[in-house]
Amino acid sequence: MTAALSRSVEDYLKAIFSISERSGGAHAATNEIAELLALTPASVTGMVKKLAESGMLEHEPYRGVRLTPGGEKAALAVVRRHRILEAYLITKLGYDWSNVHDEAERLEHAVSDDLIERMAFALGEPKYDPHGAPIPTRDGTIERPAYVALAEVAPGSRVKVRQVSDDDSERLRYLKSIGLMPMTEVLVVDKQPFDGPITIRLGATATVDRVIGKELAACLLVELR
Amino acid sequence: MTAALSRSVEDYLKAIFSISERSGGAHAATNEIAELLALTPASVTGMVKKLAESGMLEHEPYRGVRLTPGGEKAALAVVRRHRILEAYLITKLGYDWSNVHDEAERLEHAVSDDLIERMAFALGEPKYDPHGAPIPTRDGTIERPAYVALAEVAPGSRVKVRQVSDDDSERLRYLKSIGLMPMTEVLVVDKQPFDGPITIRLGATATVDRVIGKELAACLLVELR
DNA sequence: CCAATAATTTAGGACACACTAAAACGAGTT
DNA sequence: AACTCGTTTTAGTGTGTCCTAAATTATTGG
Repeated sequence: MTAALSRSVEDYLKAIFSISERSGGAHAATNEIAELLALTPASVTGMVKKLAESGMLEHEPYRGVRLTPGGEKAALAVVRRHRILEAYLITKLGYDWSNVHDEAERLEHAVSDDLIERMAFALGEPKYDPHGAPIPTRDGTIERPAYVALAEVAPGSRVKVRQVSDDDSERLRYLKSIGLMPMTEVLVVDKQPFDGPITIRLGATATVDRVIGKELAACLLVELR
Repeated sequence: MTAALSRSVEDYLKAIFSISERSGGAHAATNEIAELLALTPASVTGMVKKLAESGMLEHEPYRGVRLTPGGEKAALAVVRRHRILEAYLITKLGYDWSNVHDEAERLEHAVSDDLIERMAFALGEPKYDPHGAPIPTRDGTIERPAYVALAEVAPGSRVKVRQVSDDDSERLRYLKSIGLMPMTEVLVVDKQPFDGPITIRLGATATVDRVIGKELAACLLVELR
């Protein structure tokens, strides 16, 4: 197989992948990478140069970075490991929705592909992780569902929550406490302008409305119905 | 808790622990540590100096190294992680006796204590790992069974295999193939002098004798009966 | 079109951990 | 008591990854 990647390299690839996925395939900016990895931009420039030389990504100075097919494949392997781990830890070892992330984050760099496949098998080859994110396949393809951020949905829409960001355990705890999870049905009652709060009604029968802020609404991906 | 230890530091502590355990509490020589970790003695000297400064061990130059109580506790935590992992991977994920070691070796530095305790719980708080080695407790104590190497046993003795070294998958495969595993009953039929081969008879009923070499006999720990 | 601002890169260093080559040490033999 | 040999340590380097401070480039409001 391809030479083993260091922990740092894997983190960079995963970060770049997730940034360019969020932005729909655009270049990832040095700054964004630095913020996501909690490093200084200067450090990122250095590593990016190295990764560009090794063919994992293309770097247009001052413009940003994009993964090559090889780099994307490596990134997807890490993402697969992470998501299978989250699913396994929750399903088989009683981890909670809100605190698997950190454990998976460390383990994803240490587990072998063999172990991941055993976990995937034990889980019945899941297609989505517990936060609703699609799990890349063994051979490096990933489903790209056409979900929309709840923040973008027009008032009056009836939607179903499909995916939730997994990287902030506080947030996850809160979402769980109000019942906003994948598969929850939501009616968008009102949406204030200028990125204002959104009023939603949960489930089919609930009568109580909830108001959620923009930040929260941005990390909930929903399907229109 | 105590500041997290690096991967290298954990490896050193574990190595030193296992050397001084093998030798019954004696000092661990720089050379032995280097060989076990596949490093040069010079590198070991450097790291040992650092660990001595941080209070994990005592270093008498040119004489060797011994873990302090703090260092031993840290070492035992790593050993516990390793052994619980081996047990879990075999029991729950279908790993084989002969190839868990490497996987556990990498994971032991990445898993949290929380995860280890969940695994231990799922396994029913095992006291021994699949190779028969005692698992240190959460609070850092370890059983020290009075086992003897098969190589040391007098001819005519009837013994029971209790523990097998886990660090060579070839060897483990072979031992499994001839049925030499923890709990196997063995009659020592003959023992050639000058570290010569040992003839054994397996089980209570078997009639076929086996001849095994010194290296093999040295890594089988048995209980006299 | 230019200056201010924000993003990015360069330059120079630090830290952890490994290595090689050479010097220092200690123990057993003569 | 001196020599020899294996062990251990010192000295000097290299690699990977990060940092700060300063220089550079792109963008945008005037």
